[in-house]
Amino acid sequence: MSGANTARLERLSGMLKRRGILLPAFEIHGGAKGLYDFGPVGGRLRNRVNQTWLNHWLSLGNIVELSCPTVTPYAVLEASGHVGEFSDFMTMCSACEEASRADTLLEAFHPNPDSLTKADLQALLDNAQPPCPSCNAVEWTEITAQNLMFNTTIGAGRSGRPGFLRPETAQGMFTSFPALYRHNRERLPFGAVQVGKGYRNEISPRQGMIRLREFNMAELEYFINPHEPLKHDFTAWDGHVITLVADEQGEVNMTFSEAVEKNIIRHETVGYFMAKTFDFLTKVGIDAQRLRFRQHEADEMAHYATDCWDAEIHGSYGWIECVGIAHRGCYDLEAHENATGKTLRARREFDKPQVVEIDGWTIDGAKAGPAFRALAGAVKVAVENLPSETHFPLALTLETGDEVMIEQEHVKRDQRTETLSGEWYIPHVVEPAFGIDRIIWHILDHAYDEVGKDGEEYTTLRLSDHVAPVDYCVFPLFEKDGMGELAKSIHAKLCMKPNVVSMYDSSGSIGRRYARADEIGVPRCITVDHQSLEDQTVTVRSRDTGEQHRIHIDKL
RNA sequence: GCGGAUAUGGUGUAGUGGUAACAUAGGAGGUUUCCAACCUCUUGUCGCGGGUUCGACUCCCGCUAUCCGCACCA
Repeated sequence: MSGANTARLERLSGMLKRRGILLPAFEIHGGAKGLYDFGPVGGRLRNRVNQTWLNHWLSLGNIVELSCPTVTPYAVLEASGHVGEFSDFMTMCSACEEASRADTLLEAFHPNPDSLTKADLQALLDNAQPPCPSCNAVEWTEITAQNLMFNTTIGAGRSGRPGFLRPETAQGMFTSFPALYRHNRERLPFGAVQVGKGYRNEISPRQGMIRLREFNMAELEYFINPHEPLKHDFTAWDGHVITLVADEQGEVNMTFSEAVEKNIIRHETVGYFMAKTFDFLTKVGIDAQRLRFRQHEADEMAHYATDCWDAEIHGSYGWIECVGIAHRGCYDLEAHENATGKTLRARREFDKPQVVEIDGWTIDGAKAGPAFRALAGAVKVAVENLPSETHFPLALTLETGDEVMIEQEHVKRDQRTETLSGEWYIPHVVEPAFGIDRIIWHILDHAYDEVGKDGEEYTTLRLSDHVAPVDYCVFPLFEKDGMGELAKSIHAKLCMKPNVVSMYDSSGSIGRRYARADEIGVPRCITVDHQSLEDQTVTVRSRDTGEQHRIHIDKL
């Protein structure tokens, strides 16, 4: 980062604190790392970003909003793979007390040590004896698991169950799949969105809002039928040339249509959500010139994903990943199915019913039951797998390892025709996941405009109307002759309107008040002057142009 | 987690072993016919804990936080 950038970043951070937008949390108690307050102005900004995000997706028509708990039982996150994935196995050097990740130490000794269990890692460490990267000693302590999730206990005393604060909102939406499926009349595609808090106990949070321990996230899970790929129309975006950093081609500039045609974007629905993400980010004020999409390399991608792109935004900290758009396949639903035995599937009907001829053997329960007793179940499975030309008696080795003799009387022919009208499948999921704090940071970064005005630094926050925390400031030119009263009544009227925030300010010169309003990005200021008292008109000043026009109070 | 630097009103800074200053911001009043003007008055500060000392914002130790490297992480 250059010196000029650092200085700008410091002025920006100072302004955000001074104006009540972003502040270190719990500061009077000394603060807490990785935790931030959205202040009296920032709280409203965050809310507007969240609301804009929700509206953006709900407008698609087949998306519903969920709100799931942040406190999550151990089993849920074990099934999703977070207990394993979010654990780092650490070991400490007894000589210099430097902690290291065991899998990193063992990279030279195993093709993929990250995949090993704790016991295997320990065995490999004992065998390989890698030297400490800090001091070259070989004195490793026993491996311990360090989890990046916040632990908690659900319930008290002996009835308490282990749990975590969720590291993402997604799992609640996957575990709600049966309710979502029912709600959507059992027809795909449909989606669920959730805006909420996530928690990661980062070892070392850095860079202000970029890595937090408690963060705001917004995720969409879009459930699709893999047998019927969706067609999307990208012509609406043909006017925009997008910067794509592709896995194979490197940086290319083209429209979404072209990228999908050329199979650079490998999955059309992933491409569709990239385009919709582009719309959202530019709507809330991200500069399109400082936005790009970067494709995950094959080895960077989670093993279940078929295509994965990050939206990266350039700001004071360089290019930062702010949105991840991933095709997650059926991984999550399947994982929860496997862990619970519950069905998380959708039904699809075949175009033509499939007719299956069954010609084989099954057991005669009345004879085989008493004969094989506890083994009868395993015998049934084995017999039903036998070809129709099998002759009995027959000696069989069961899956249990037991050997049995099957007599003719134990079995009977099974000859029938089954008609299958459809099948149950596990839906695939395309997941756009938004880091709201990172996006808000870049909205502020991109909107923060400093100009020399009359030899002085003058700062304006050029926020989009969608997210500006305050819609109007109402000023009396002077607080006398009734101008103050009229301005207050206009302010009160504006505050009554739904979803409108107005501020009244009468202290300092008019120029100072405009400057204060500009600094928190108020798009329009309304000023009551002498003429207002005569003809009930006021001036409306636009933040970005400074231009004023006069309109009647009733038209506000 | 390791190493280095830092911590003074809301913000940006000065300064000292004897209880703190400047600028700016904020409040009240005055003035002013629209973009941080001016005048008067005014509010508010040494990150937390311990030690040394008659006395600590200042020196020492610990903690916490911030910034920069390294490591870690999406």
